[in-house]
Amino acid sequence: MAEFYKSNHRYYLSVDCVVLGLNSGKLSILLTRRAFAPEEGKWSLMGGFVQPDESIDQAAKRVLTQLTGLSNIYMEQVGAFGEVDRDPGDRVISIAYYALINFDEHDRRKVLSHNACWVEMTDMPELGFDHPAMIARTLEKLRFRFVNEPIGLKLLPRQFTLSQMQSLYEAVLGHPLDKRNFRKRVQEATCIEPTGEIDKLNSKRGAALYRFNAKTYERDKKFKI
Amino acid sequence: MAEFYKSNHRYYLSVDCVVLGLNSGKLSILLTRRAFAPEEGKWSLMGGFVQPDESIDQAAKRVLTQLTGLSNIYMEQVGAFGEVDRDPGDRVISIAYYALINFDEHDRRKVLSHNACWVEMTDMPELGFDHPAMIARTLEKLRFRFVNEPIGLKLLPRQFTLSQMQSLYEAVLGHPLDKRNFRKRVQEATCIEPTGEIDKLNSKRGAALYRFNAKTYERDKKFKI
DNA sequence: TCAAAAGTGTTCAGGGTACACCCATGG
DNA sequence: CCATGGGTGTACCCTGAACACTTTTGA
Repeated sequence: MAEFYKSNHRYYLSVDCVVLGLNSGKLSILLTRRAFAPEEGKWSLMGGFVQPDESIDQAAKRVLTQLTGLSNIYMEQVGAFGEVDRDPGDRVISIAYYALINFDEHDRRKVLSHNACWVEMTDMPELGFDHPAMIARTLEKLRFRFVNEPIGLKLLPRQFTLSQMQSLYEAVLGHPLDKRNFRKRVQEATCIEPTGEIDKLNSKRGAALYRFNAKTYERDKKFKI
Repeated sequence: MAEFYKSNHRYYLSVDCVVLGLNSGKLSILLTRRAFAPEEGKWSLMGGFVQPDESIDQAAKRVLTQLTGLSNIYMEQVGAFGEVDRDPGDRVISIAYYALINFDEHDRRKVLSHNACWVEMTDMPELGFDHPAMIARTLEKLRFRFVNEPIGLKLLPRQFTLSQMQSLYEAVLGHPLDKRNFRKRVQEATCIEPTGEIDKLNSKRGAALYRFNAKTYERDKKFKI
């Protein structure tokens, strides 16, 4: 069946992951310094080759689970990158994904053992391949989704203060937000509810802690920052 | 160099194109009835295999040029589709693109010779593979872009009436628009200018013809429907 | 007592939406 | 003369943006 397929070329196929997390309140990305050619010594995104028994989505999830120890990671496809010479080693087509990681819950030893480390987004080193374009397209998508869907909360701890949330939004959107307007929007988003607890670590006065209620979100679908 | 790549599998790689055009004022899609397995007899999108010397974008453009005789087609990547069993013939990863065609200028004989035909979007037959998902994602993207960028004009003739334009927007957005509000927005979009000519074919009174001015758009970047 | 972050309402302008009638002409 | 599509302006509402001071408490 499908004998004529055999007359066509086949290609290496990889996934590259733009892995984002909040490290000490700073939006950070998981990068690795390549230990071998091509692009040896340069920083790059975390990637892996697609295996025959897995879909491309599954390949991305596998890479992320191996790297962080987490399952159920929020991921979205960014797009396919297929310039002829994008990989100087050989022709490889890569599908980019972004992932939003709960930093507190991930396995730091796994990250280290993969030769990866967290780098603040504001302090990005030079990257190899077409990885800068993958990151740029990720941020475009994120900016849109962040204001329309509560996916930003995937980056925050289970309980978070509104200041933490606001500074995350400012980091992703790339500009400062008005505090009162921000809080007004959050109040209107019924899925973000106070836990009753107070965080005393980051301020003298203490700040109310909030959590995301997925059930309420499913019911109301109300979220707009 | 990159010897370790060789331990990995390689995959067939195709592009599938969601080709849209306005056939007699109706938003239509270019489909082909498959003459061979897999999915023989079913309708499907126009596609082709990626060649070793071309990027995935170039592959999509090549397929479209062969099919329509047009170069400089407006295309955008929709995304990669890579379920293991998405193609019952063999494992094929496909990158979907959409294309907006100026119906009047395309080569109908080429289309016919590729066994393709234009089908109204409101009258979509059952499609094979994961092509329905490709079309659905195309429409999501289109709805967003149509209101923020003047890409809808790629589908219209060089000169068009505001009624033609409005009915195109209604077809893509999936709901009726208010005529006065629509025309107000068009007037604010300086890049859409009257030609001074009158179309007498579609109405007794005659309707003013407009054209898109790319230079004005580059200057003002003003377009919001 | 003061530094540092938390918390809180109102006003205003502009954009979006709703809405109904006259016009020109071919048949 | 009438059916058909072309063309036009206004009122209201609501959302988004700007803006400053008080509270709490640890050091």
